[in-house]
Amino acid sequence: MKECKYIGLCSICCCENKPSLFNGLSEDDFDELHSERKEISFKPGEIIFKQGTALTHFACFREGFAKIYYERPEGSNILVNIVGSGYLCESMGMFTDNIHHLTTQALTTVKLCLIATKNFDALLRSNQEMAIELISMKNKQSINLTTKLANLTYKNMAGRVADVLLYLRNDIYKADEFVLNLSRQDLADLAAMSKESFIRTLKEMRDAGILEVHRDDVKIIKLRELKQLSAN
Amino acid sequence: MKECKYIGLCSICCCENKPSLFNGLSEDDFDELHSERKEISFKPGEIIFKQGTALTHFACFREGFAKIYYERPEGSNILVNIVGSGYLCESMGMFTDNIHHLTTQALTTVKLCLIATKNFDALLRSNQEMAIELISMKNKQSINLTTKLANLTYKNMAGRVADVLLYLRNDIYKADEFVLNLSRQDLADLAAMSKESFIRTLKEMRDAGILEVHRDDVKIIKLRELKQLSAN
DNA sequence: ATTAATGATTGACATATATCAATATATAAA
DNA sequence: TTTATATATTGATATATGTCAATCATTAAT
Repeated sequence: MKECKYIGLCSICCCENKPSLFNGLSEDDFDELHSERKEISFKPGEIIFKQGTALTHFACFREGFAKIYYERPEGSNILVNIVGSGYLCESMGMFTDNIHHLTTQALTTVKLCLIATKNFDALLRSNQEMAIELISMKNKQSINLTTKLANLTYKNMAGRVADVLLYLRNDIYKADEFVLNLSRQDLADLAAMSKESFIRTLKEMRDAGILEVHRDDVKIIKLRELKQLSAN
Repeated sequence: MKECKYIGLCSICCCENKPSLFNGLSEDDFDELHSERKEISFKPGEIIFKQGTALTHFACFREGFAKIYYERPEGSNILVNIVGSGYLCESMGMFTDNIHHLTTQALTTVKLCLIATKNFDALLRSNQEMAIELISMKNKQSINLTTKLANLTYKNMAGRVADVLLYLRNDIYKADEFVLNLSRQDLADLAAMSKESFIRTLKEMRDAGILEVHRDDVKIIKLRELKQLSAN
């Protein structure tokens, strides 16, 4: 890793998890943004952004994991994704209605920086590279949402549970063996099913020797078969 | 309507359905874009953009309706939305992988303008207003996708059918009585269910006096009850 | 150590929804 | 007009999934 004057301060630096959004910024612009930030720490379970409230700052994740979910009026949630270091969170409110459209809640201890949207607005207006990077980011998110929509509405339970496990393996824990920091209800919300059904399907996979599961410890044994289930 | 030199030429003019995206453009920039456009006409059933192919142009809808859907490997489709005059279509490929991630197919005769993405790129880089408008557009689409995801995964059939009818009433035909230019399969794809189930649920609503339906003619009689069904 | 509280697991059961097959209706072709 | 073709509708049936209640495991509190 190259030497960096921001080290230890914040993830919006020149280091590993710098969001690509900041790539095109001049050093002056970046320093300005950096100096305006507020570093905050959240404990597990704490709400970072609440759906329906005003969007005044966006969050830039430094450490830890959070879940992002849509709260339905009837109480059931749909868990949209799990996010960690490098993620930029604005809950789709930017340049629309300045309202958070999703709730973000800490799963582990979370450290992040808050940057006022008004600081960001000004910068965005003077910096085309950043605007284009943001459009790119938004389009990628839309592509994800669309495939999620198709998978959740058309796949059977086994396929949806397999998708959740593959998502955790590939995108979150990046290993075949991991310790969950999500409840069974969270996992069910991610697969759009009841927690009982999720547990039952998980058990079937365990019985088939595809996984080892004990409470929060998960180990994927037969990746090929898991992928097979995901593909139907 | 104010006088306009573009009248009769193309929807990306100063008239009614000018996409908000073009609001911030200078007259010179706009004329440039306008002169580079290609006006094309499609017949009902024709594919305008095919999922998986290269994104070289984006489309600006002038007249008629098209359906936009995601094609699943197994053959089932999920119909994302119906679009008409003023809609700007780039299938989420812009600034990502330059691939169409959705298929767009004409439902009626469709007239639209094609604008090369490279012309657009250059303009976007020099025009902050347009970039911000595009981000706004993208965020609105994401909000839509998220509520659709929640509704399609958690509502029962009656609720989903009611949602489809309300969508057609409010956003597409803008009237309580309309003639569909969608097949029953299309409607089912919009509600994420089988066409038989859609037909049966529709029949129940007809029997309950909420609607009058005969083939493609639909009339909403009891709007209040339809909204009630949508809310569960 | 005992109790309480929370989340996970299992079982029994009801039901919403898909599937398959048959028929009807409308549209196009001859 | 008659036939062919596509789409819509209805019916019977199977099954995937949710719901409710009971039990178990784990952690926190006293």
